[in-house]
Amino acid sequence: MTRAIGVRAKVDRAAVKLFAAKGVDGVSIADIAATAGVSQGALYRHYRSKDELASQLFSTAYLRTGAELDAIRTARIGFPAKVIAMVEHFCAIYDQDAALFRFMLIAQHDLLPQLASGERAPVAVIEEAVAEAIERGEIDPINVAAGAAVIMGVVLQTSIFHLYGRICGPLLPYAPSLARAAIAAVRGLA
Amino acid sequence: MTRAIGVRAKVDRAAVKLFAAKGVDGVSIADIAATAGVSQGALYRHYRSKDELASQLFSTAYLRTGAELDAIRTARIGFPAKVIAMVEHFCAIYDQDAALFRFMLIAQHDLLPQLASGERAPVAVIEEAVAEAIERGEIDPINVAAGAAVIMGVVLQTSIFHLYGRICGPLLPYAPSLARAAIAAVRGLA
DNA sequence: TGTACATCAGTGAACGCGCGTTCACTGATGTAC
DNA sequence: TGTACATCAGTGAACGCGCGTTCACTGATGTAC
Repeated sequence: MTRAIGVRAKVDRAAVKLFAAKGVDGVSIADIAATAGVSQGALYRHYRSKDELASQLFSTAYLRTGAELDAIRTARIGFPAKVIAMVEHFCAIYDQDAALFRFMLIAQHDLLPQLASGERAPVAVIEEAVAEAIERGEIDPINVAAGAAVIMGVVLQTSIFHLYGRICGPLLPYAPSLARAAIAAVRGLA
Repeated sequence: MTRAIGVRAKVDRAAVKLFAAKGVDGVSIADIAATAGVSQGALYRHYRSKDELASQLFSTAYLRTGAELDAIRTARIGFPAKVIAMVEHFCAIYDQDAALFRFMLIAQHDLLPQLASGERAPVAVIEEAVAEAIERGEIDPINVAAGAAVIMGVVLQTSIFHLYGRICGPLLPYAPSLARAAIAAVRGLA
């Protein structure tokens, strides 16, 4: 069993790396197996299909991120503090594994729709934070979805620019600046 | 020749529609030909390959958008006026052809890299507008790329939310609010 | 006007390659007695 | 401890389907004389 875990981890790592670089459809099972250093057949001991591999990798990372953001949302007090901590966390996980982020980014339009729309989604968490801030009078009443969109937009587009080399170095140092921009954007919406 | 133009237009329209719905790799030449109401072979009278079809559709739309934004940049005076007009224009083209937008959005990570990085790219235009605003003292000095990122992020993420049904109705009415949010975000970066 | 010919967009059947998936097999590990 | 057996992760060759692309052909249109 110990060996099996090793293989699965190797497959997962190879798949994320390749999916991030070439897109899910641009990568073959043969590619993944070769990169992971296992046979093609071995892959089917862990996943029923290539589709299942991709969507499982995606949903695991996506929902974990949502849960982490939700923990921040409940732990921090006040809208600005929540946003600052969330942005920081986001930059930190980006710096830690840019390939995983890129995979989530380019695969989202294929894989998000087939995900059961639960409460753990990052989008839902951020919308909730905005709704709370409105309730408590921390920000003027706005469309909750629009508020979440501008916050996510500020952070995600910056990450995309980083992936394309338009912005360099680790992202974490940008976090305070991005958080200010995100909060200002939400307030500017009203 | 008149007939040929008709076929090409039908192929282009079918391809954009299908690519937007299922992604470039999720659509076969047979799908496109059937939707356009022509034979598969006819497609190769207009494009050398499926790849060329996709990248030509993409770069045409992408560079046209860049040129339109550049026209706005030179025509308007003052940073806020430029941003307002650009955001408005963006919302207008989105409302006009959401499928084309969605295609550009999901295909960008595949097709942007192979595009010769010219001055007509929307990103370059917005960066130039930010750089000008800094020169003229309209906004505090910031990283130009970061400034462009937050502006684009505010608008693009809102569009994405609209594609997923989180935001409804035409986007144009949101333009003034989005423009305020984008300007506030850029100022908040400093 | 009529005839012969050239051109070329469009057709649709066929090809062949690459891919995801399957499956008979191997060999290491665990268990029963 | 030793033997017989079961289990199962991993192998690698093979399969067959779907896809992008090709190509001989059709028929409409334009041109020369």
